[in-house]
Amino acid sequence: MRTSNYLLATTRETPSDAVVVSHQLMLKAGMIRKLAAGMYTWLPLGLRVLNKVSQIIRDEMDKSGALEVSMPVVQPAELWQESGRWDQMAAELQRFKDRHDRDFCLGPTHEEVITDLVRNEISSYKQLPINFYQIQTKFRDERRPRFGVMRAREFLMKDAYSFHIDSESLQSTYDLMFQTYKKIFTRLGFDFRAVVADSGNIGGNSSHEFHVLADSGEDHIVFSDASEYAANLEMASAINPPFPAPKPTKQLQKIPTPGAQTIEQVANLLNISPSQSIKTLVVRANSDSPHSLVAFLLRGDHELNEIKAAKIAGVSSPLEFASEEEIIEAFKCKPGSLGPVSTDSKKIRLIADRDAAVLADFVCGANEDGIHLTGVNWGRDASYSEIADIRNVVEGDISPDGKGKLSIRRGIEVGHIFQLGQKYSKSLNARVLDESGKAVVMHMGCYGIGVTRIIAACIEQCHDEKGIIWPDNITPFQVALIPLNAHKSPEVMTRCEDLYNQMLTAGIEVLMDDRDRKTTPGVKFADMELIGIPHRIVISDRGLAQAQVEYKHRSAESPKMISVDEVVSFLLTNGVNLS
RNA sequence: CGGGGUAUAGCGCAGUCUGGUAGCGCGUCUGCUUUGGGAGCAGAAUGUCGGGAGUUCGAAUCUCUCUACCCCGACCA
Repeated sequence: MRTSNYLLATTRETPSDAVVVSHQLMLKAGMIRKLAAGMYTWLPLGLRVLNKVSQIIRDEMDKSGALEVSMPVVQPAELWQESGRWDQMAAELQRFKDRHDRDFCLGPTHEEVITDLVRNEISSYKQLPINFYQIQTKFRDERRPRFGVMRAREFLMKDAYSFHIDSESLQSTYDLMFQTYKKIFTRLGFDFRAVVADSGNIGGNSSHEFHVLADSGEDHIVFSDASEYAANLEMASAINPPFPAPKPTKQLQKIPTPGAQTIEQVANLLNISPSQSIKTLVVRANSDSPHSLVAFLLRGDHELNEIKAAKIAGVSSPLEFASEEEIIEAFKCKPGSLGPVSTDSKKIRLIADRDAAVLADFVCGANEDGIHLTGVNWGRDASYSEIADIRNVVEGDISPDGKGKLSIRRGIEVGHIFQLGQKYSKSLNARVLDESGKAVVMHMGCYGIGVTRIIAACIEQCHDEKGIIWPDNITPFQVALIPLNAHKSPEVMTRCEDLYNQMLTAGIEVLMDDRDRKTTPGVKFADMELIGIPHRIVISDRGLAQAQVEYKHRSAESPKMISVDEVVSFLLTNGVNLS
């Protein structure tokens, strides 16, 4: 490709609405342009990368035996009503009507459509297992799109759905997909981790997420420093501390704490560590629970894990915090002075975190405005009805497998695999005949990869102050070919055209900067560095005098000279991939 | 959904307080010069000042309203 025939839409200034580096560089390099919040046009340069990433994924999926299909973006409401998700899903599901006033939605995912297809096409256990995938546009009306294509509303996703006669077969395809994902992310050059995950509102049992490690990631992932344990923070269990609580040494005391509402304020006022206090967080119970409210008791320095909490039977799910009015009605005081002492246990269910349950001589609210209690002890002064693991783990906690300590890092979720079990096949009645001729409900797995997000994640991992540094596998072009002073030197131009043709013949993707004489060398270098082309060849009179050209890798400190005759063979032995 | 902010040329911004001819840098176009790190000189084009309504002799500027976009929060005891 010649720059004179291409759209090199680089900008010098950083667009003001981009805050993360991948978003900034994708805009500056001319890969994408925003159309509306969370919706982007892919320019030629960006699309080349997108297509390469897609091709790697397609290649590995094909190797795994999965079959590619393509399902509609627009989906009829009936299917979603049948699965129950038309009502379950919130505003993320973009709904609309056609001219006949029939309800439709834009597909945020395709479980319903694929299950509908399979229940019509597959009728015998002999056709199983089978795994279908597509690489296709999804639309989710995110509450807050941000970071460019990292969290967009319209995005490209690879989604796969497998169907099985039983859970053993599902497990085996799940394992195969796990390995396939590892291959894909390795080929993409990622520093990634597979972690145990929550299956969220997709539903189902076992689930793993694949995260690219990056400080700009929105997720927190937890590892052990001494074992294979890795989990999403949402899922990481806190280990059971030694039980029971130490013996009381202090007497219960009432202390006025006017104006002190938060744990931090109370701890400062009383000159104690927040870890010596208990905070009380009040949420709604679900409608069929005998209680109206549930109070969670946590050590002052710990955070409630909403995913764990919402999984407890009888608790609202997703978690709904109680309003101030509800709290005042139940506790007879405002939030800020709540505690587990003389609480109405008929109305309020008290659930203590494991670590809160082993505190002694602690501080908590007195259920009177502006008053806290010190020297509080379980049994003697206060009580809970049950103990559960409801907190987020923190850096330095013992790993749940007992091996090593946990550390927490940020990750970008680029893949997620689930064992759905029979959730959708049951609601959509997808059955096959088994060996005995009996109709049985199929088991399902689903496997997603955020294709557009992968590109942002890659840039987060591979860039410097000058721009992007593409890995050879997904770079839009392999080689940048830059002639210097070409308008004055017929020799440079001839050699350059010759090398350009040699590279094309060899199957190397080359971008030759043949922009006119007004474009100075600095501009050409800066553009090629910004868009991140990994290999650069510069042709000048200076080098040609020795029958040499200059080669520099994008991430190398300094260039080196190579013979004009050996350019193509040099490139092919130094990482350049053939298209 | 709650809070905050922004909207002026392709991009980045000033001008708004205190109403009076629409500005700057980069980019774009033309000509000449220049060519190993975002060139120099000379000239040129480009605006519904986000939309609507109002106040005023006069509105980018003041008032009301709508919209779009961005950021923060959604852990509060």
